[in-house]
Amino acid sequence: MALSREQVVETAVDLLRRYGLADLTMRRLGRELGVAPGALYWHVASKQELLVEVAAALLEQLPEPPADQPPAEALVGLAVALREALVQVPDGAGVVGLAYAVDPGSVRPLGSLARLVQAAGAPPTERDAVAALVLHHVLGSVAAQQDRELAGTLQPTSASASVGHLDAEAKAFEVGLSVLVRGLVASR
Amino acid sequence: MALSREQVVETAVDLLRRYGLADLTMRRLGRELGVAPGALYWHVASKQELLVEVAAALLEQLPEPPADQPPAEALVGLAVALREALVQVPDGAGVVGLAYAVDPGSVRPLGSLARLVQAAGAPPTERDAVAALVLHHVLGSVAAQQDRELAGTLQPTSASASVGHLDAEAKAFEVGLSVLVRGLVASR
DNA sequence: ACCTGAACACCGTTCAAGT
DNA sequence: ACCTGAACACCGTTCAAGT
Repeated sequence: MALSREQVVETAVDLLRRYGLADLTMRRLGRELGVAPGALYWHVASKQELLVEVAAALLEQLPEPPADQPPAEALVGLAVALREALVQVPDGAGVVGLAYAVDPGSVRPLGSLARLVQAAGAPPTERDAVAALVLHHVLGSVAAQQDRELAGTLQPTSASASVGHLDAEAKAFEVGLSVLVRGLVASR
Repeated sequence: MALSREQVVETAVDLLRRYGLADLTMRRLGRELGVAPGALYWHVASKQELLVEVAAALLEQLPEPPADQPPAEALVGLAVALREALVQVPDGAGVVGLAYAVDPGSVRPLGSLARLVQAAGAPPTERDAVAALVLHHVLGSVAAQQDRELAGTLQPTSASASVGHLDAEAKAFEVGLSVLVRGLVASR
């Protein structure tokens, strides 16, 4: 049976999850699917377009924030969930960052973030700017943690020390976020 | 005369400023310096190490914030100056982001940011987390603007529309920042 | 419609050998 | 000490030709 675009994207996600962005090459992807590299270009215009699809797939299975929470809490919850989802996948921040750059509209949670930001107290004029700030914080924090993990793999420190700064990065993320939320609530 | 490490870094910065990260290759850099690509590896361990030096060079000529301003204003001023400096150089966010990931200590303004964050009202425990948040916001905003500029180059819209969203990105950056500062001051 | 084979124009990095 | 030449092991993308 012929290859499908969905199959190409799914296998790309799989490759990313298992080996990271450096090993997600068109040639490797072709090998995995049993086709010549050129064949992929019938289903996908470029590697960039493929990566935007991959990012969308990563963001798809994100849990919607429960509607019964106070908005400030729900906002923190969504940001933390987003962060947690992305740290799981190697170079997750890089891939979503690229998609966000190429096509901001493709980063789905931005809409939910904006809604919660406004519900938490921001005037409509600040809505999107603050939502973008939250996303930048998520991507920055994930990138920092992932590249430090990578450094740890290459030059291994003790396991406990490694776990230590994972927690530290997650904790720092929430501290920064809470200061922002304070500002949001204060502007109400 | 023999090549020096400084010369290699300076020429790399020049190449970045003129043509962007995609054209800053070891081979191109060698050509520019009139040496074989392999020669560079006598002065620099890897491309990654070179890029960390390049990022440091970009951040060096950043103006120190004037000491007589109220800290909240100085913080905003420094963040805006940092943003402005980085949008000028193509892929500036990418290069500094990489350096920050590889070696956070190499990103000099982080120290000044942290100092101002604390002076603006943050308790010492929140200091570094909020400084990191500010940096993430700067890098995210710069990356968003630069990749949208790139998209504009490839598929040109009207010049006025382009300028419009540059201003919009800078404006959104400051709005987000001001909400954060509000949270900082509120925690005093 | 979908894919292969082969090419084009590149990469970063290493390393024996030269000066 | 510093650099060349040449290689190794790759890239993304295109495109005539096949089925």
